[in-house]
Amino acid sequence: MNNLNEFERYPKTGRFLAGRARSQLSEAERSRMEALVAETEVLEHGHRVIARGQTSKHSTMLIEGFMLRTLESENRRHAVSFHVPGDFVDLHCFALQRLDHNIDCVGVAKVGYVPHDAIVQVMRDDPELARLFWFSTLLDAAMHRRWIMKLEQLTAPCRIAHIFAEIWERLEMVGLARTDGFDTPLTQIDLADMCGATAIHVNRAIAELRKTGIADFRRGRVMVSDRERLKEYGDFNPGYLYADAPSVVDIAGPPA
Amino acid sequence: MNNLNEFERYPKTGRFLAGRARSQLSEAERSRMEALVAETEVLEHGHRVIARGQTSKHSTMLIEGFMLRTLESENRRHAVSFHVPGDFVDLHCFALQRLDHNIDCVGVAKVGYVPHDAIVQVMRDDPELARLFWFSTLLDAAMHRRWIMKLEQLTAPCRIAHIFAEIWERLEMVGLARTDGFDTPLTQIDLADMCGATAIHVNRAIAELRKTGIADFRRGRVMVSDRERLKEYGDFNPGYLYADAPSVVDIAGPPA
DNA sequence: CGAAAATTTGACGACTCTCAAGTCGAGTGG
DNA sequence: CCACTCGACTTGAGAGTCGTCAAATTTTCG
Repeated sequence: MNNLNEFERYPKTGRFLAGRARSQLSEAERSRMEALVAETEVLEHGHRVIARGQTSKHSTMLIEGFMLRTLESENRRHAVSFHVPGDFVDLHCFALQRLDHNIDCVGVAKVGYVPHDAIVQVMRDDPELARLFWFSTLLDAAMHRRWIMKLEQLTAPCRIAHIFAEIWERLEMVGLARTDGFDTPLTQIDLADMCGATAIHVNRAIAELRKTGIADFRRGRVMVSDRERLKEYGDFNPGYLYADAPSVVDIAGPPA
Repeated sequence: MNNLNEFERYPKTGRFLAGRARSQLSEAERSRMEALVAETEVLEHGHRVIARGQTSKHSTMLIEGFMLRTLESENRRHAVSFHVPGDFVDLHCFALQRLDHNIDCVGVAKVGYVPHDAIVQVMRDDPELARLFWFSTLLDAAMHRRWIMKLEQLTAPCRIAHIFAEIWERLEMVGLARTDGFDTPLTQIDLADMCGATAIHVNRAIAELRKTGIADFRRGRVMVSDRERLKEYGDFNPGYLYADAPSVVDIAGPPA
């Protein structure tokens, strides 16, 4: 899986489903996919790609950067999931028409837009590609489910470890991780929104991870010396990410 | 919207997306949908419709009864969502191939099976119906998102109120609610699995709802005297259920 | 009627929130 | 180059929610 090459050949969509069902796409389909992106744009930090209740005539491919899917309650922002390059972040807007949540940039992001008319065409004449589009929207649901479970099961430090492990895994699938960790534009406040805790408590949780040597988080740079230990601490089992090559853990049984 | 009539004409699929996008289906599509169900079956309480990691050649329409979508951790069962009649409970299995979670009956359930081959045919020659299938799987994701938010935002009594309000709303959409509440096969233990609390704490939360007169739950029967008060207490805004007729609240703005 | 499951109650401790300060780091203007 | 400012990060104390352990009571059903 040479991500670099793939991303050179398909600079706008080369990371779409990389490490997952992308291997099922023929070269013709990859080209077609790349051609779907009508135009690209660079968005600034904090830009709201789509707001709750809004309809849209196109969907957005995240090419570079980081985004959060958010809901707002009276006094707080809740991040229900995050997105990395290669994610078709609001493809579900095509089927849902209006969205029940917002999608916000964290840091600068580069995106490409795919007109919904073009997706209709794909549904008409390439059921296989259409099925993969469908698949990609269901990955979000699987991540939501896992997160519901982790919210109920884990304390704050373990939740953070789980989030770190997931970001790392997903960045790795699209060729954007380091061997000793990864970089994100996330602040501790963003992490608080992601794990349903206050920023103060998240700060203490991060301090705990630092103290125990499980992970170090400073200004968006996550450093991990023992990846297995991080995974174990966060009870992270990647099966729900539907990667192509199941890890050893998964081969033993169904995805955990 | 005469659910009764619809359910007489389409006894197996008449509740599919009732109150939501069902209105977009032509009579021909409703007939076709009904014909997709190859065979029906009655399942006993506790039956596992599909287990984590399993693949399947068909998907399951819930015709009568109640189901939970569950994940299991070391010592606990987590119910990440529930299903009422008319839900195509494991349609996403078609696009995902293997599932990341289980689907379990609560009480006796009647189901119908739709072969995946038949769904492939629908994708080929009825993109509109296919799009509604896609839509129906995304409703689950929207409910997951809302639940993540509520887990982070609400205390146990409020979570229970939210769950009650959602079950009531969804049963109503398929014509199965009473005017003063609804009936379910759920136990307090199931509710605990659904709201991420222990059965003991759920019991105290229910006692609280009973004491304040917001809701009374006894042996699966939920009685509510003031529905608006229940909704307010559980901070329930139904926009995320994508009902056809937005409530007054929703008209003012995007779905809450 | 008896057994199993579901529900209820009480005491204590752990996790997390709120309120209140205080420190550190990057970018700006003098 | 330095003072300033704003946001992000850090620390401490007290209160509330919820989990655990232990046990009693009620309901269901064979």
